[in-house]
Amino acid sequence: MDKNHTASVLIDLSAAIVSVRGDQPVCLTVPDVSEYKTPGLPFGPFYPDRHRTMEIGLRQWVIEQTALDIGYVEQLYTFGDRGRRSEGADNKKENEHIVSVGYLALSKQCPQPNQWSEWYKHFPWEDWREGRPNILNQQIIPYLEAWAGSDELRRLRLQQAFGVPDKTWNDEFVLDRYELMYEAGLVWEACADGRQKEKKSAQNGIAMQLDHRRILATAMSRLRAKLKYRPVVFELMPSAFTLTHVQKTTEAILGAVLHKQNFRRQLAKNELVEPTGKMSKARGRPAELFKFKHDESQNTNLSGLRIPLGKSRNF
Amino acid sequence: MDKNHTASVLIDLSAAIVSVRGDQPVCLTVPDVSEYKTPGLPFGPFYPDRHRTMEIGLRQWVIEQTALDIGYVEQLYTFGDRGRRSEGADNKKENEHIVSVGYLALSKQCPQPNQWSEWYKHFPWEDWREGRPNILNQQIIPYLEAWAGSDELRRLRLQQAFGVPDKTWNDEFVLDRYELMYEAGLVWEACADGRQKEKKSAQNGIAMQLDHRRILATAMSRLRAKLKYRPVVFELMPSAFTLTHVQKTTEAILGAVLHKQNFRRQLAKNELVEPTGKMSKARGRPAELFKFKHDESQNTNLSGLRIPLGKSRNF
DNA sequence: TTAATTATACTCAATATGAGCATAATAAAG
DNA sequence: CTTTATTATGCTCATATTGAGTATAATTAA
Repeated sequence: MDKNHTASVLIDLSAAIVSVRGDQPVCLTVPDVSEYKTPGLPFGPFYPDRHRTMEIGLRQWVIEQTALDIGYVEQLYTFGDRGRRSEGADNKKENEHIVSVGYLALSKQCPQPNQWSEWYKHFPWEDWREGRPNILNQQIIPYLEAWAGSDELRRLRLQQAFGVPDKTWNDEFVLDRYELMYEAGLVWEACADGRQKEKKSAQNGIAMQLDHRRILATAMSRLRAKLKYRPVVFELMPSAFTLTHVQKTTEAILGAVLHKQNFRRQLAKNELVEPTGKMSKARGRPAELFKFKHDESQNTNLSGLRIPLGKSRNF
Repeated sequence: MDKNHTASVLIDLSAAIVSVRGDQPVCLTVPDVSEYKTPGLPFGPFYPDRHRTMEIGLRQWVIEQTALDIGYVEQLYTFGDRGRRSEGADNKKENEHIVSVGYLALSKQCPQPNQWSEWYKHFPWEDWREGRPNILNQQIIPYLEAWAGSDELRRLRLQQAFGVPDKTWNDEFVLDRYELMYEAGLVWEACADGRQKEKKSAQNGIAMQLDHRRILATAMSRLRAKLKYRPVVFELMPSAFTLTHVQKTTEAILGAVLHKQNFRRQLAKNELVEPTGKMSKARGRPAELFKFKHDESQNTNLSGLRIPLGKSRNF
């Protein structure tokens, strides 16, 4: 083992607390204090002698600070290069290294609207519900093509992540796409970290503090993936809901529209919901209200819900 | 934010370095030094001022200490309650809290056989290739049933994890099963942590140091799951191999036998391998030697390989 | 009464999956 | 040299799942 090296670090527990408001996925943010107006994810320190596990520590400060009822919590990733600000400005003591453990949490409600920030304002290229986002062809892809040049590896990564020119778009590769844009200097955070001085990154979504947009991208990737094999949507639903409501919530997270009848068929086959007997009241024909056939245990090891993504959707 | 609490911790990077020897998955272990003869996973400290990311730090000490060529590396989970030894004996200073970040690494070779420990010696209930392991009905299930008693939640978790009595066994729930056995005091580590004094846990697989068996269980869960949607098997294969070899390796990890023809059909459909032109020489009819159609990039975002698990396998 | 809107039932072709049989190519045994 | 054991590989076939519709029902707003 080595000596003469500081191995002592501080641990931040950062949380992407996600909810869905209307047809927009949102996440809780804390207002900015620095000169830039970048919002950040809420986070708190981990006190190992106070909380037995990190998840307990996380739940603690979330309850204290936000008074939110978060049911589902999942550890995402632990970043050792928080903010990647090796060269950048610092507001902490020189030798205090910070490791950030990112968490994904799901909340059914999102009160205080101004504290919640819409996903797709930070990632406008990820919302395909109205078709392929213009920002891709108009901004991102051309820059990335230029950045890749004739570098084979870069071109391949570009194709994998963004599906250009022939491959198809994969909604789960949110993190891959963000990382690629970071490396290419297409997001503001890369400028802040001193990697890129130009401002061609200004338009590509609202930036966040430190590595928070990376954590949010990780959360989006994980949630989109998980949705397809575990019934986590219901962590975002009220106690009674229509099937269309479930679908809209799913579509919001996936950033894609789904085939209505097939979506319902999946719900029915997996026996994830049961009728409440009541009906909703809205414009057209009233819809039946359902509730989640919950598994009594926290253990969400249920069969999950296969998303009928379809072959020729608007990708 | 709070004060009067130590927030400074040391970070250990622990690695489950997995390979397959013959038909047995193995993982690299370090010999025991303490009074018990429990092996442990290799680990090294993380020096944040020396390594920009934790993965770089991990690769560093793995190369230094083991001289192994590990291609694939994936972060598993970060444990704040390492060893869960709040009450237990300690070989570190009192106030030095340790957080362990678990990694999964895959290696094509496994030299020095005595340093590699077979998975299923630590988890004998996870290998279903010869049918349902006897240890389940003879030891584990009866104890767990007794432990659950009439507690509804416990019974449900038992059913989820172990599929008793009517649900089916899910090979990915390795961690869930281990955690349940830990809670029930059925593994030695629970005794060591002071949760359970009896020794009814002696038979249930070889124990490991601290939380290492938990990390290994996490690694198994993740690898078994990943195998089904990403072509990671090939990280464990030599440059040329027969299709049967791929299948045997897959079966070793999954702890289940697969339908040969359907397995090949998947490989063919996903275009994961291409022929080398050469043939293998063994007992029966010679098999064609294939190589992995690698994607040039490290980015293993390929379609992956759907495992034909079958409906009525020997579960 | 009509149009717009939303919900839900049902169909159907294409594809994927689980399970198996049939045949081919080799080494070892007799 | 023939047989047998052994492994590889080609092919079939019923069933299940999926993608993509059409048809119809029950409401509100005009």
